[in-house]
Amino acid sequence: MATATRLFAERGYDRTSVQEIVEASGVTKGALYHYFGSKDDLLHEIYGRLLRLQQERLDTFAGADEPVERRLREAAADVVVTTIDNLDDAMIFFRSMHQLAPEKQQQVRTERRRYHERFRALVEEGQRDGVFSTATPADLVVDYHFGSVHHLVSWYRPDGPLAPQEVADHLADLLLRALRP
Amino acid sequence: MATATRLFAERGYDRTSVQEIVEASGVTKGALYHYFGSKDDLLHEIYGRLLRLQQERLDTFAGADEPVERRLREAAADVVVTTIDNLDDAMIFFRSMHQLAPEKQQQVRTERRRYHERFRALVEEGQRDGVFSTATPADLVVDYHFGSVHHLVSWYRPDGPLAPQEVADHLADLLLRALRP
Amino acid sequence: MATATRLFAERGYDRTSVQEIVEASGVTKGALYHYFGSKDDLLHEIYGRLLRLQQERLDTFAGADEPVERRLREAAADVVVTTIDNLDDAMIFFRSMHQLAPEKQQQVRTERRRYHERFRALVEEGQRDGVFSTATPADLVVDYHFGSVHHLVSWYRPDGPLAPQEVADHLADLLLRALRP
Amino acid sequence: MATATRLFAERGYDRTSVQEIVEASGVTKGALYHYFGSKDDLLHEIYGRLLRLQQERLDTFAGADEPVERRLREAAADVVVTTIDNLDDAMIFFRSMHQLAPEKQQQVRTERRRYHERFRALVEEGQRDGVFSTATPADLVVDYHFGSVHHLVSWYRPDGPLAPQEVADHLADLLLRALRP
DNA sequence: TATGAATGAGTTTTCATTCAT
DNA sequence: TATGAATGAAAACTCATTCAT
Repeated sequence: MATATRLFAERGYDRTSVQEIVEASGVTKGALYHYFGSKDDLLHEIYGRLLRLQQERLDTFAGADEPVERRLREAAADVVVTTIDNLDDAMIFFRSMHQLAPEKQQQVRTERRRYHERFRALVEEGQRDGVFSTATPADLVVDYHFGSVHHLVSWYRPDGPLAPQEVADHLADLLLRALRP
Repeated sequence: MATATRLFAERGYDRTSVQEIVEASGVTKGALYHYFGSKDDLLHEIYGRLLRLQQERLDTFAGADEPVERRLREAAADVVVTTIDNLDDAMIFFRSMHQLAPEKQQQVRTERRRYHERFRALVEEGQRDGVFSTATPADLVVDYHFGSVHHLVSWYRPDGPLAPQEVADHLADLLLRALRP
Repeated sequence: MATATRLFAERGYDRTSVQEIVEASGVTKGALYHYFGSKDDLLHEIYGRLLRLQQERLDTFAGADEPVERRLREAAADVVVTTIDNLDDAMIFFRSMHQLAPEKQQQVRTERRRYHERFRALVEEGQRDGVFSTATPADLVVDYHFGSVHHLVSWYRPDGPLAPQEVADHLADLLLRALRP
Repeated sequence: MATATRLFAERGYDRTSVQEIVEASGVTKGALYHYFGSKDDLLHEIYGRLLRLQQERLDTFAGADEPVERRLREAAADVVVTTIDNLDDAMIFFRSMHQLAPEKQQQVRTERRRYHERFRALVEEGQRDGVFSTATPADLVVDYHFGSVHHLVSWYRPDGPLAPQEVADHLADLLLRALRP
């Protein structure tokens, strides 16, 4: 899985052959197929790993006993840090999801939606409480933020000038500022 | 090109075979290769089309004789509308750019950077003039906004509740609100 | 024809496409096919050119009014010089003859045999006259010499240490020495 | 390999498609590519087989404990017999070597040179010892002889009048006679 | 006399997956 | 639990030649 992750991130899912994965990881083709039903399964596992991680963290942050602004800010920043910390997984996620078989794709989308909705609930809560502006529909606000998270894989470089937490703080800050009433 | 655009958007670049393109468009393989040197060229042409269009529009909006807030807002909204109006091109762009041959990819990236820089200059101008907050580096602001633009191809549906211009107004609004000092 | 000759010599007949020939020579495909019926025809023309040249020169040398040792020596040396002077043609001849269409190949072989026989006649004449050894059948003697001529294209380099005439003298000398009774 | 050898000899390397090889040998394309990395590899293997065989035999003959005339004569005759015995391999060698990929071609050429040099050393030894004429440079002598060996594939027919050993004796004889001081 | 777009069969190679061992 | 040889369909691309203009 580690090898597959690296290769998928480097050259893309379709551009990585099973042959290359087994060669790079020193196992045989038979062994790989003994543990994974298909190349698709490998991809699916990678998704599952990231999805579970992020869902879990979001649940923690969103359910904390703190004011909603703070909970949203922390959740918004955390997803940035987590994404950067798992940049390969994230890159594969954002670039190769549509290469998954339809039924698995549907499943991932469903889990993704749950994640989106938990996040949206936070925004709506703040809007109801009057601490966030209602100028923009909550759905759009969430897509706005996640757009910037997905975009990280296109520009963030570990050796760049900004540490993950700095980027996270800036992006969360932008979100919160945009939501000021 | 129209057929290729549609198919690339539908199933992805790697998943679309030249055979499928020629069958769907009613030309022969030989004819296609008479006009395009490679499958890659086809992709490159699609990129060129979108890049030229967006660069041109940005230049117009950014160079207008208006206050910087207004110029940024209009540019930010326009790229949203243009992206939605060319959703297939945009989807191909954001999903398949890394499948382009290295040298062509570099070329696209260079043009893309020019675009990014023109946009950033607007933000910096507003920051210098004191109309935009300097809390966030301009670069990050631009990536924040373009994140949401790229993300459009993942969620925007022409038959959804929001018209392109509405989405554009909302997203530009979020940007401008985030930049309030 | 000049371009085709160069390209065929450089990369071989099968490896040279008609497209490359027309591009390198600045004519169009239509024009080429206006003057040559097929790619094969081009090759055949190149052969004809060399065959006619060599046959003509052999006839001159073999028919001269001189002792047979001298006529053979001069003919043997001349074919070496002529081959070196037309190294591209010769290379194509020796390497690509079997890529010619069967009927044309037969025709070339027939002309080649005539050439071989004229040369053999010289050897036989000398053997009858007692100036050449009869230890080796004349046919084999001719093949021995032409082997070394064909081989020139594999090792002779115009910028090497030996001038064409020097090589020719050495090879003719070897032949004549081998034929000493 | 046997099928490929036959087909390459019959119609040339470029004229033989992988499809034809697998059909004629009753294996699948996938199986062929499981064992050979490319069509080129197949050719390279054929070369290697012949090169190893001839180098080994030359080493044996040249290193024998006999007078140099005898060692040269036997080596010269043996390469003829070996070439005739492996006429398909030899034909492919002499006709298709330049169709090999550049790096592999270089490798073959290097091994070929080693062979040439061992042979030349014999000639030089005889020249130093005064048993061979020094009229012709040893290099040229070697090329003279190998020309006739290469040429065998152009004229020798197993059903012709001369047995391999007879041809070998005649050609070795011609060489030795040419070298008489 | 010349153009160059178009053809369609052909090329080599790759690939995910299977299965006897 | 693991091997690795084998499959067969599909991939991108090439090519000599034709033909309407």
